[in-house]
Amino acid sequence: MKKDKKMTPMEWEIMKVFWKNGKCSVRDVVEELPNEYKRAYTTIQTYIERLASKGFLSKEKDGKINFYKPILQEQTAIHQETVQLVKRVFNGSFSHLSSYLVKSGKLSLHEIDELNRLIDSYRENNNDIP
Amino acid sequence: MKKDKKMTPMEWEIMKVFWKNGKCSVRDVVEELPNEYKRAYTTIQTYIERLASKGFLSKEKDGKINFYKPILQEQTAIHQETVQLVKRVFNGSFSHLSSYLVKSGKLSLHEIDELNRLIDSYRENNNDIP
DNA sequence: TATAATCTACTATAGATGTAGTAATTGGAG
DNA sequence: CTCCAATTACTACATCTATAGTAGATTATA
Repeated sequence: MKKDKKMTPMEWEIMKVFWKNGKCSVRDVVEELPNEYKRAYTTIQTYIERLASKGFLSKEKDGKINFYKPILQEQTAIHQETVQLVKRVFNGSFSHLSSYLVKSGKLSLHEIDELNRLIDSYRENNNDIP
Repeated sequence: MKKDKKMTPMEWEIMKVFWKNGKCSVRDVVEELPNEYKRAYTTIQTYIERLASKGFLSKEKDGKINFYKPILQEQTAIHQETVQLVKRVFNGSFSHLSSYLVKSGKLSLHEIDELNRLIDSYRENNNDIP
């Protein structure tokens, strides 16, 4: 139904502010953005307007000020991005991605332990998955 | 040093042909592309030229025909894409991504088992990772 | 050798993205 | 009520992306 428009890194950064803080004005976002993403006020305004017209943010006026709220959920966005990566890069296979991760040397022993524990508890509670 | 230019989904699809087949002409690529990615001959030509000018492909003429070869390695590309996703979406943490994967319900029990085995063998051979 | 098919080089154009300036408006300070 | 600082709405523009057409060169063929 809805075509799933892509977000650029800058748009992601802006959405993160909304996911963290909920309803925000342009000014709020300008102030919350980390240093690498500082831009002119009107630049941020443009990004936010575009996000709103993509349907990712809602817009409502309170006095003279526009406030925006996230419509797109963080979890949904994360999921979509991951699915896209997996499709594009790992031939649609999530398990390719996971084994890549393990082999990549990007996880510490500690993290691998955690992953193991996670897998175990996941298996215990979900003997019904595919 | 080199700025790491992003590839679009279509560009990925074309690079895949090169990674699979090595040296190819435009015609070769046109014929190898899966159905969802069929485009006009000259469209593919344009994409390939762009990939070459981004430095991802090399170009050499053989008779009247241009042949291109992959310069960018598949493993490098996969790695870069994954790193970018992790940065953007998982706050730079690979272990966030892995636990997301396990929790996402996208892996079958069988795949989880495989992952577990992978982790085990990985741990045995690498008691020296961070 | 004239012709058809193929290929390259070049051009085109609409839409998205990155970035920001300017003009107009308005709520709040005095 | 007037003026200002902040804010919005609108405009701008260069670059990148998606897509493809056309003109001219070249090769194979009849």
